[in-house]
Amino acid sequence: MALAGETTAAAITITLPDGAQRTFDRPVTGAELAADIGPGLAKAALAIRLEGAVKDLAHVIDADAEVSIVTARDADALELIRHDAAHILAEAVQELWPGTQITFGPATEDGFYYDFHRKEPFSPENFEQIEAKMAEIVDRNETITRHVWDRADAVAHFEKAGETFKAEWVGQLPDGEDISIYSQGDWLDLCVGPHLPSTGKLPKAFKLMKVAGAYWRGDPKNPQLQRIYGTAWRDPKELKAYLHRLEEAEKRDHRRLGRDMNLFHIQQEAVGSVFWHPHGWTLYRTVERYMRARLENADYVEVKTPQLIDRELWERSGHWEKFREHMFVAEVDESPSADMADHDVEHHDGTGGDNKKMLALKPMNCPAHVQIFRQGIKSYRDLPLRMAEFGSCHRYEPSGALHGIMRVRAFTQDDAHIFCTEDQINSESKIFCDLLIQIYKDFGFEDVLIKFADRPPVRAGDDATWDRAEEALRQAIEETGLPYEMNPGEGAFYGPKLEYVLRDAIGRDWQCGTLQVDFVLPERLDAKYVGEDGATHRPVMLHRAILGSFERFLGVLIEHYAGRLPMWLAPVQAMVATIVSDADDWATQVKQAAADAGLRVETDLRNEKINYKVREHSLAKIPALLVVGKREAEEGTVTIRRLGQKEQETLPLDAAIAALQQNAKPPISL
RNA sequence: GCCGCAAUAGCUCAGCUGGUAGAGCAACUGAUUUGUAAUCAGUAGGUCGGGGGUUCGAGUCCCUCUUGCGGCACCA
Repeated sequence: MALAGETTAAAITITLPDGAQRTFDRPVTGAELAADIGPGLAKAALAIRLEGAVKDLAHVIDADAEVSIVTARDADALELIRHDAAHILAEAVQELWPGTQITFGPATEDGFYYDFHRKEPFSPENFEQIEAKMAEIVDRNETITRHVWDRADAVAHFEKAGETFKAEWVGQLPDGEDISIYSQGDWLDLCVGPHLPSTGKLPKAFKLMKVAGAYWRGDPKNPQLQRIYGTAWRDPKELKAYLHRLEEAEKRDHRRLGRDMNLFHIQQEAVGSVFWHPHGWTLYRTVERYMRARLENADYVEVKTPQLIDRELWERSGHWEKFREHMFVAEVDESPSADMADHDVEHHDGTGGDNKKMLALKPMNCPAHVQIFRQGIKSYRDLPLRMAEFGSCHRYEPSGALHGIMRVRAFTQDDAHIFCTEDQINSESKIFCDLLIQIYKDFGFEDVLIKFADRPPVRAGDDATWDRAEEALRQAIEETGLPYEMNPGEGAFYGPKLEYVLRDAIGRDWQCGTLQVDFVLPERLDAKYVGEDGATHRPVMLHRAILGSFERFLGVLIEHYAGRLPMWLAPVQAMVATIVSDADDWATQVKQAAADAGLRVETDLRNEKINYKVREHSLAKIPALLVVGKREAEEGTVTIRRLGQKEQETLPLDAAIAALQQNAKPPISL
């Protein structure tokens, strides 16, 4: 190995992150480079980053390059650690249960998983045993080595080993791609890497979390595998912190808060539908009032359309064909029944029997809105027509999809359809984006992920129309200056769409808002208007929602704030709590005055200590506690204690109410 | 829908290898009139999710249905 500064004919120069350069007279591995820099680094080295890409420590650097050494402190280290943890999990499982097939096991955001195929189910009770075996493999410190195999050899190897999934996978790798095999001790797996140099480098800061089913290659038609999830960190302290974070996240779960705050419940006689309690419904109505105010401001008209609509309309709209399995249907027999016939003779039409009618609960509002649009003759002067509805929809969701109030079978969309000309798509989209961002901001969501979903492989409409629609939408989103990413091929079959995604407190992404361009439905349901030229034209429909559904959005909102809603949204904005019963009268007057001022306020006159009341109302997340004791009653004051703050402020009643009104002011007058 | 796990008092949970249910909080009653995150005492409350089976005996073991939870798939 050459010293820095020395040059030879075949020298390679490696530039380190600090700009320092090292020159070698022959290709070197990452490990050799680390050793050359220093023995401490050689020991800590886990991998290298070569021109930005993470590679094994054993990777040979054979040309001038920028290289850095990845150690545990590095951001990239976590992914390496987790990917190795997945492999070590797989080795442990195969050692414990020979005959189990390995398939696939990547690192994830907070950990890793590995999918196995085995007849007998794994259960969480096995975790301790598996973790012990994993620790054993770490202690063995097996060297991890990358090999490149011939494809046929690899297929033969995996078939011989009974690894049919692996064999299938290798067989389907694209031609020309290296068949990269990693071995650790006697165990090996097909994997692109990179990996740690040996199993002993895996910190003992991993934990298996859960076992779940997963389909091979994500397709329900394929066999189901058993997925074991785990988490892995740099050290036990990080692991502990992560587990603590999970506990904290659980505390803001909207299902738990919904019960604790007495907002709603769901019970088994109405699976997927919400029973809103008084406080929850107050929150709901506040959001609804706010939305109504925003829509009125934005020149929307509001409508209300039927829940039950004849199958015939759904057939015309195409929903019966595309959406049938998600629809609740009701069959009614309109012919008089035997015991009714006597009382109902006038309806007896004598046709004898088959008067069955099939109705469906609407899963969407759009066909109904077209019906309103079609009443009377529309002119180009009527466009754009923005038709909004807080539309109650029912969809038969698969049982496994249900989740609190975030994913239900009966929900209300803040739906609207903008009937416009093709030329208006751009401006309407832009206006909509602005409105949506404003509304999200009002609710405290600053970061919104926008996805542009363009034409799917199977679609309606010709390419020229798609070109125009996508271009109009793209221009609109670009003019807003908002960042967005592409979601290729994920558009609706009738048009491209923008998806607006919020991230909740537990890190889950929820798609709430949407904007979809639709050329198909106006055609199918024969919506038309008279243009400037006197001829009949088809309007374009923009389907759009901002909250998505009230149910889901309220769930997101509750989790986002961990129940501590901004005062304008809080179901109970203030609680008047007495210290002594002598203050009851004054407390009642305080409550009345606050209520007269438009505040949502309740009293707590119970014979309990103030400590008890403070605790209880704090846990109930009530933003303001108005404490009145003997002193306040005598002076005509109240003492305000705000949620989460120990400091108190005693004010004359008028001043206190004015202050609360200020805090409770909604973003737009409701 | 699929895989796994679970269901015991209003809530949170205990109940070991089968021997006819227990705690804390909440509720109710009484005492206490209290100054910023749980005052004290007492009382009541459960055909152990539904159905079936094994057993002398089932909360506990088996089957089945329902619902919930975590994933997968689906998705506002």
